[in-house]
Amino acid sequence: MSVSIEEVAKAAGVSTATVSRALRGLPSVAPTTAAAVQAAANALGYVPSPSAAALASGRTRSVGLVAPAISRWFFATALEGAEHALREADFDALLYSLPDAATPRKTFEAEVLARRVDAVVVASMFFSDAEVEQLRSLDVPAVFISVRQPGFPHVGIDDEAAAALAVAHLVGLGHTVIGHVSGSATDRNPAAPTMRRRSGWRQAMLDSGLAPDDDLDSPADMTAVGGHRAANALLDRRPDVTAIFAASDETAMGVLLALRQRGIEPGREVSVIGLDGHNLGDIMGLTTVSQPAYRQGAEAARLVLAATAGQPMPGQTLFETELVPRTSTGPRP
Amino acid sequence: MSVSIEEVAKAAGVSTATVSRALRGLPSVAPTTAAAVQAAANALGYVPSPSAAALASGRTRSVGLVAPAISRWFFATALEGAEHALREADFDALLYSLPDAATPRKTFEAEVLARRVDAVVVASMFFSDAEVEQLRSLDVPAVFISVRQPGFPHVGIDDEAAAALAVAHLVGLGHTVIGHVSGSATDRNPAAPTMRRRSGWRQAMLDSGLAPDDDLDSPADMTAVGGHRAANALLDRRPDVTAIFAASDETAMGVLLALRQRGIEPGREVSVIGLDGHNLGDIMGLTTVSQPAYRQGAEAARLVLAATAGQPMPGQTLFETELVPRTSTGPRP
DNA sequence: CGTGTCGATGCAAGCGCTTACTTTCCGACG
DNA sequence: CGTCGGAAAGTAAGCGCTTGCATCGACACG
Repeated sequence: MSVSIEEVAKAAGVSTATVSRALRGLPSVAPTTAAAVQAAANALGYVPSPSAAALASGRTRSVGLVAPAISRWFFATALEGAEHALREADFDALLYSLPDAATPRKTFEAEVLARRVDAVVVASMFFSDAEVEQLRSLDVPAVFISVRQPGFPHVGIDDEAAAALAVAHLVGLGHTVIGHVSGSATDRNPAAPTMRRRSGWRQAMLDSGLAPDDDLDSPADMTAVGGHRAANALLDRRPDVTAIFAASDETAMGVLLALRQRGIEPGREVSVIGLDGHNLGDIMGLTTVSQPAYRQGAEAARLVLAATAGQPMPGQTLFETELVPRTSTGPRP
Repeated sequence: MSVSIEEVAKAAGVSTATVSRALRGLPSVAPTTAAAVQAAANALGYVPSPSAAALASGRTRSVGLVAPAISRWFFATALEGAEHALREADFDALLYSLPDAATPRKTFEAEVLARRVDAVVVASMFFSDAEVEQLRSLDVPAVFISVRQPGFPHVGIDDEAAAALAVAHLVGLGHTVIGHVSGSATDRNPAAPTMRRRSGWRQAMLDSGLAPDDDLDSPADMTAVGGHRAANALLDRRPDVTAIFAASDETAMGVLLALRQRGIEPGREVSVIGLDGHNLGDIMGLTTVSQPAYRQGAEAARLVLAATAGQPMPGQTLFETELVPRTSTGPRP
């Protein structure tokens, strides 16, 4: 049905080997021959078979993109960046989205990626030892975005510094009782970005001579609903807070809601700052420390791509974060 | 390096043909043989090569997922649904995310999917004739989510009815001057969901004896920023509006912001209703007509899967929508 | 007891490429 | 003018499966 390399070879008057080499731009083909092959391929509408190429070469030219709940802003954006970077390099993106973390997630079966990807990009997740073992047994380059997985390269931000930036902003506004809506109580993995942000908050408080009291720290899952709940708990416990640093923008949005429901105006009576750079933050007037999610995804993809080409991967690639002041923060009343 | 079907065959004392058949659960294998093969495969840790299988069978067991800006709620959620449905059927999901609509999008090159997918799911987009032609030339089943592409099966909602539902809600609250923040002025494709929502608004207004004046219709791209801008234009033009129906939740959020910035309280002085069921709608108190994005994605995937198995696809699969009243709508002042 | 039937299995020919290894063809060099 | 060294191209052996067709028994039937 569809044209094969053989027909192109015939049309161009060369062997299939030469067609293969010419079309892939290998050096050992005379320019005139290459041009002729190209012309023949175009004329016939030739499209190489990835399966055949993969089988013959052992390389699939595709990479696995693993992420939980891709509907969450950070993951969606990072994936988009990764996908574009892959596309640019002429690689395919194989999507593997874990079931929502809400439902007890069945373990990631790295096996489904076996033999079908040349590399893997994992976005923010906690991997069990068994899962890591599986991933490793795939024997392909892998990089983790956001979460730090020992033994794997990491792309992300300096979460502690980002948290410190947020706290510094609040301190600069005169706040002294600064609450924190942190990562889920169930994910006490110190390598998790949320836990690093939490310790960043603690340290920054101490560095400013303030007290990061335990009851100022209110854990939430990283959703708006979770942030809402955590903020309510925090406000009940500590009515004296005048500022809240939420570990993500989505939780910060939940915090904003909780304040409004209590008739507290964000930015005047209580300041709120998030961390992410969520695209809806602007609309909600949410002050935040933004991180480049898209670029992190793209960079992760480029790294594994380079790794498949034999280049070594840097153990860590950090991106800068930036304070984006909006109306949800203001001077202490 | 990794074990092939041949080694399994040897270990099980059968031919590779039998191993192939046994592992795929084909009927013509004796149960005892099948069990022996399974055992041997497990013992050896055998994982079949998708490339080889694809090359030999002509079927890739993967489907292309095409969407613009996957970071937008509807697409991300629909993709997630599709991915899970595919995974369940043991198919791979090949992600193809178009560059953001903001940047002049380079045309979709269906060619990159040639020979590598058994089917395609396209989420809400406008395809040029050339692009449709390319897609068709792939010669695989394809279904469109959300947008109605002539000649292709469609999964979505009854956009006009959904819009009518929104308008009816507002009318029921006593509103008579109901504005509409509609789809982008540049996408005047009548098959686009936004355009159908727009005509749904017009018709519902007429049916209620109200006037869908042209200056009540304010076009926006489907983002929060676009909604913000469009709402401002609308409010300037028609200070008498007491209710606004936005074509998507993200635009509705922009509308909410515009109101707040003008000191107008949503739900009291001016009511706002969106359409989507965005997960942040709850947090923002946004009344909406919700649609099941996840299920639409999953259903689309199941449809093309069935189509690859030879089953005919229904031309249209519509999902129900539901009014979700929250605080952004209230009786006319 | 010969034969037809049918379920279970094996044989082997590909599927459409890549690539190690050869061959061919020239120009350069002694 | 014979040789040698490369660049350019060809040869052909796979890569690891799937599947049409052939084979082989076992069993039922006349």
